[in-house]
Amino acid sequence: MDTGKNRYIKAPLGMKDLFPEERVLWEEIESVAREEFELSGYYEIRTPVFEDTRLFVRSIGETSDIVEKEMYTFGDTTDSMITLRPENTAPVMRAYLEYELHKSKKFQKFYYIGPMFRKERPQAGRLRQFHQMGVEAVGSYDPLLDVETIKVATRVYDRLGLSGYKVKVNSIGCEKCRPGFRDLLKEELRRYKEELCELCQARLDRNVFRVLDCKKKKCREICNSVSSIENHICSGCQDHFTTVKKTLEDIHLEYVVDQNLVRGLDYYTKTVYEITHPAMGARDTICAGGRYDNLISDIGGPPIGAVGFAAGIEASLIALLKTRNKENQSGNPPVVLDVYLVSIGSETRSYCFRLLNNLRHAGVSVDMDYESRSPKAQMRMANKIGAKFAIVIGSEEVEKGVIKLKHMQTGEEKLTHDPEEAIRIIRE
RNA sequence: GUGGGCGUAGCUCAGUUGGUUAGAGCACCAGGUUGUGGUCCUGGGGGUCGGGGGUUCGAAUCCCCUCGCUCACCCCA
Repeated sequence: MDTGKNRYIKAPLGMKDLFPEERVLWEEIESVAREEFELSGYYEIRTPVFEDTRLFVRSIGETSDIVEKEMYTFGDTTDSMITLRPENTAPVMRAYLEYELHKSKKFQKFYYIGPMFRKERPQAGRLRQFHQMGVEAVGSYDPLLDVETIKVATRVYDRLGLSGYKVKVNSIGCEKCRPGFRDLLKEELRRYKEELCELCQARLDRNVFRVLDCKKKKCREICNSVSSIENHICSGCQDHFTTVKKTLEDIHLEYVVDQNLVRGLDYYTKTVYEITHPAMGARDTICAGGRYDNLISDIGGPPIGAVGFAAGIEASLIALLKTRNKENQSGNPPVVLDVYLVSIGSETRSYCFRLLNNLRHAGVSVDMDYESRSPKAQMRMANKIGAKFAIVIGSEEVEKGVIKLKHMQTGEEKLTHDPEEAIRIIRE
């Protein structure tokens, strides 16, 4: 283990630390998201980071890459296996069913923010521990909800000041019409089998729909010449999709229909959507979601419709940073202390520590030196951390019982005997 | 799992026909007022040149292996 850049233990591959400076933007994103989610009537649910492995196998699909090779699965003390959640839709539905909400409060709107885990090779905006924020509207088939969730996502981005994102929507049909289209697509694409890339030839059998979003030019051309799903979904799905599109237009939400938009997770039905941003790397999705009317029954519940999305926080952050740099904006300033307490001479330190705690008790944010540094060094620190005031206490001040306040920006110094007065000055 | 690129100070990086004690900027620390910051000046600490092996009189530099990071593929937020 001593072969790395240094000999210290490092964070596991694809896991990142978040230091105070970076946390500022994270908190902005999270708080804006919370506000917008709650503004639309979604309530936070916190589920465990571990779930019974079977939950993901049944919901995401046994043959999906996520289940086959990307899950962190462990045995625990019982004979069941548990898995670090690779996504949070299934856990939320699990909780919904576990408490039998479909019997008491069938229609529910949830949101969540938290870490997810997938054991894949990390790359731009994609980590092994990553974070998602998302909403789930459970218990209704209403297409208005499909639109509402999209709108919630764009509201979050708009309020964060993110520009340049693009909303793509599509309908992938339901359990009635999708199998028929799948067979048709397979049949049509087979005719071009030799011309498809090696990967797509494999996808032909594994998951035909994936051929539709292949990046290779040749494959794209072939896909464009093949029957489009729009004309092959059932009338119910057609109606649903038409309402979705019309409603998007009603509320002036800009979008494009992308016939080649498919989703990787098995549980999606009807509406699927994606928000992309060019600041990302090769994978430009920052938010993705759709309707999943079969998921709840897949995991053993009654047939209940639901729709939702998950937005990648790291991905959104990258997009946001790019946007803001362009506009020459910096993030919010870090935490700023009201006061840095400069103590001169070791004999004043206990006096200063009492003063420090009195100030904190009064709600003044304050810190002091714990390294026995010189007054000059302490002043430098006061300046570096951007404290509004320095309070300078030496033996002279202790003897006279005064507090010496220095305003860091003006350099003006004030003396007072009255601690209340000092607090007033600081609060001005 | 596969492929490309890259590993020199805490950070960003110079350092290629292989040649003395490996550099800069920033950051950090100290001094320039034995009790006062920001600018400025001076000085300082800090590097097994990712690690191991090989070639050579001599390797940060060339070769092999290895580890790590990164981007991309698969897949996905």
